Amino acid sequence: MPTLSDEIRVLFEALIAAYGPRGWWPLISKSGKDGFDADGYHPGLNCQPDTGDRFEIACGAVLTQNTAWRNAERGLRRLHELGLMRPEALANADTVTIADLIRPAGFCNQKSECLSVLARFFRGLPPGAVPDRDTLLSMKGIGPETADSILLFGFGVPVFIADAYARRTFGRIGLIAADTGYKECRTFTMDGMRVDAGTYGEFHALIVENGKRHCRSKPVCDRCPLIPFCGFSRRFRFFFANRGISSRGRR
DNA sequence: CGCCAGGCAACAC
DNA sequence: GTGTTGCATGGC
Repeated sequence: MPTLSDEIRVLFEALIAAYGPRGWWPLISKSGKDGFDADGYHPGLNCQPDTGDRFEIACGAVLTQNTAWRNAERGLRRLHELGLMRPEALANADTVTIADLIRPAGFCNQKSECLSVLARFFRGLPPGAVPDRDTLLSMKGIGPETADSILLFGFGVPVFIADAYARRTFGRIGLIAADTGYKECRTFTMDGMRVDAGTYGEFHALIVENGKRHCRSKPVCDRCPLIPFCGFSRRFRFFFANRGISSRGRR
């Protein structure tokens, strides 16, 4: 008897077939070096946390909150150019200076405070330690998605990032209700997957890729690789029915 | 011009 | 607990 995981696995396979490995998390400080492309992506490399990269990943996770990655990246590059992409350095910078540097990423006053707190946190983090999720959530400016992004891509903790693209995509397909919140979507997906960090990272990256190309706020369904499964779940169920697989077991 | 982008927190009820 | 609003900037 197939379960939810079969449905999610089909989506994952359709996405990986369409786009291939994405190579997240992008590291602009490594762009152009060691197999990283100009934008900092490294196809085939997912969720392989390196101590020196964790802080940049955390900063990027904050800067991209409700912001296009293009603009978050500008902030990251400016921090990197001034040698501030290290906890010890950024912890000593004042928030006004940081705010000015990350201005292109938007919400610069709130995000500069958050980056400053993050810098001090990472500076004091013992080598090999993995942050507690609740500790991350207790920091102003770090919510569930940012915490999960840091844990997954920075520390290899296997969690699913139920971001706006994931909720929108799953909602349109019909896997979850349209108004499902972060926590419920996260639980729903992890209950059905139970995979390692690399796979969760790849899935998230693929969902974002498809979200940017097709499952936008205003959907661009033409040539979307998920069309066979989409349409308020009807075609999705039909697909499984044709394969002799029941779609029961969801929820 | 208006809407959107890989959220979050503070506040109202 | 849920619903609403401000937060800033750049691309289209």
